[in-house]
Amino acid sequence: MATLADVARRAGVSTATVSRIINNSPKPVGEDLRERVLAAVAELQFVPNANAQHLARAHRSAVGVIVHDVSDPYFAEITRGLQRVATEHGRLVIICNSYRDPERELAYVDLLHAHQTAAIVLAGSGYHDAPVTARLDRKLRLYERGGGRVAVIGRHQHAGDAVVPENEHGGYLAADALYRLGHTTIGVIAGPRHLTTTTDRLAGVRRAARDHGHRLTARHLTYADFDRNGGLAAAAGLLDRHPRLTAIAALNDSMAVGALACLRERGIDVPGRMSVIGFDDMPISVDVTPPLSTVRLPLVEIGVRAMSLALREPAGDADQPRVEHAAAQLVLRGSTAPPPAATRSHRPSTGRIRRRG
Amino acid sequence: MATLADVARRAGVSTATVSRIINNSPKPVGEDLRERVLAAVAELQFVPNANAQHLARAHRSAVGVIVHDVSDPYFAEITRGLQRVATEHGRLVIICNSYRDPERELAYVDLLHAHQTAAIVLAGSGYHDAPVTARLDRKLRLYERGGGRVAVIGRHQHAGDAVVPENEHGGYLAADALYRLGHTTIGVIAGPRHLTTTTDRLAGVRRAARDHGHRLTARHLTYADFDRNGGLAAAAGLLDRHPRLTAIAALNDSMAVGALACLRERGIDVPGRMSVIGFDDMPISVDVTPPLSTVRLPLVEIGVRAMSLALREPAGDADQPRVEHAAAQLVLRGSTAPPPAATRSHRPSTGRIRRRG
DNA sequence: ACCTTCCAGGTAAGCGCTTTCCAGTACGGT
DNA sequence: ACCGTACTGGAAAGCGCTTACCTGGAAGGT
Repeated sequence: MATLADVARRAGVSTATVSRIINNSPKPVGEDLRERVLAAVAELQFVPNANAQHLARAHRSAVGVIVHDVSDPYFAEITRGLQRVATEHGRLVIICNSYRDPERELAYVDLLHAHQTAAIVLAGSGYHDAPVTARLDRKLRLYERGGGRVAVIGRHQHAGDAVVPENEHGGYLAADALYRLGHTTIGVIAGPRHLTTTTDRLAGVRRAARDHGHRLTARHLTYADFDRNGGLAAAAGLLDRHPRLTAIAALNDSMAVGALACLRERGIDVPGRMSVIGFDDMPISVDVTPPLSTVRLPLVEIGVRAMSLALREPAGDADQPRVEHAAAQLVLRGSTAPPPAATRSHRPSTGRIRRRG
Repeated sequence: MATLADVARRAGVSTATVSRIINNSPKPVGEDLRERVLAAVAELQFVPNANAQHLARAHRSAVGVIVHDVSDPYFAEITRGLQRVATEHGRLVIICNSYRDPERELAYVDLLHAHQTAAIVLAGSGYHDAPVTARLDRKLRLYERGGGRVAVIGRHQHAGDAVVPENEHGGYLAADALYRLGHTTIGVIAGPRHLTTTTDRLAGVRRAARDHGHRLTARHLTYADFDRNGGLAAAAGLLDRHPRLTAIAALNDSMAVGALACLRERGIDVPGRMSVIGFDDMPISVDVTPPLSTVRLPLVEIGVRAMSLALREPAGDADQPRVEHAAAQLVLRGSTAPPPAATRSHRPSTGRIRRRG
């Protein structure tokens, strides 16, 4: 591997000159030398050692992103937004998958810290686990004190700037839509119990139930893995325990797709006999049958905003992190309808989209 | 930011000792010192500077991955496989999205080279662009000469080990299945013209046509973006130009899903009036309606094998890169059937999966 | 003709770590 | 009591780059 010194020797100049030319520093360099050096760089196919560069200069360039799993459409979309902004700023993005393992998440924060990344974006639900949360928070603060920038997505409990999706409100919108259609008992497929996203969204569902004079009992609630197969299994369980259900709310679209698959297997018509509503509005939701009613989260935009926060100068008041909210929006498509024998006939507001100020 | 030296000072030892303890080097260190150092590390919340570490020691740790777009399910699956193996080896993965821009791809190779990654995995179609290909190849070779390992996915034309999906054969399988069902003129939605994946798969389709005594004319062929909306637009064009079409082969599943959407919009029954077959078997394919017939590529496995190659010692004979093939496999689901007025009645082999040795 | 100013280019001191080599001590053998 | 050995810990030389500071000489002023 050719080094700076090799290039310098070959061009018959000092390493300082080569460095200046390569980084086209403001310091002027004669045209003849510049040419000689550039020629030497080309001949030797010199590629500067980024580790050495980072060590020598103060400023950081790459940014780290920790998500649960990039191959999950939810994070894929967010990541797309993150990437876009990072690329605009000429930043390399390092993506880390925690696979929802808090320990791995902690390890990755250390890793990104160690790699002197300019910022860490932490996306994905927090955990109901006080010790872990505290440890994570401590690491994040330490990283910030060392000059790193932190932006979190959907985690109120941490240091750093945040963009938080309206999970509670979204949960409300989903359940409210179902009740308004005339459903009286709805089954809920929740995500893993220890995730804050689950409880946030669930809280909204509960509030809607109360508002409509209902109560969400344990029998109508199942916790499942936040993916398609989790939703499929959960729907099966719900149906077995409660054959008269007329609507299912899944707390994300992947699970809703699983529920749809279960219903299809059993020959239960959607939305004729059973309504299904999801959450997130991932891209594929329009292409399943029937197209999935859901609560849209502006996933790409969330990514864009989080990365923008992370790359912008920290707020003057460092102890007052910036918090931005991402609006949840009801999107009614084909998977929801009034219940089969709806006595109360509320006019279904099909296709209408309500936005919350 | 605390440094090694800070820790050493605080513990009253030399930096060498701290370094040994932190990396638990084979060199024995007294228990009392070890405790003092560990205490100092904790108090100072010391996080070693990874750049300095990499500079000081020879060996490389992270591996780089260049894909077109992680949020595309095709790459998401491959990436999942790559990640799994990398994680098993304790390697950090740096994911880079080229968004199918050759220049960006070149830039990323330099970047990963500069960052001294242990290996580069290049996934995704090559380009029909000789100068770009040559430049890329040169960079890759240079990187290899510097001790880096290279593994490519689906690019025969490059240095380094490779795992190549049977694109040509897969194209054959898809078209062959359609012809066997009795279709005589099939429309083909291809990906972008300048991608080798497109031409490879298309070659298979053409071969199947020939074998069945047909010819693929330009009228039945459309080039489109390799995504859902590309497929949707392409299907619309095909249908307009050729209303009597009874089957469409899309060269990836995303486009097939788009075609399905187009057909649904127009009220054309699938598979009653029109068969659709995709390519890749991405996870969502079972959940669209009707479930998509397709050609399966073992995406996760491809990722696993590519990363395994990249992490394994180079072959003894360095100039003879290892090449592994990934078998394409026909998967018939609900989106294919005989044409409406099939005169030649070949028994459809619904649900059957044929594997190629 | 001399001194100042300015500029291109070089010298060398790090950046934070690893690791080789060396020093000092304690021990055992004779 | 002396020497050899073993073993723990430290000193210091880099790893490949950046950059503050310095130098020599040309240009300009009086």
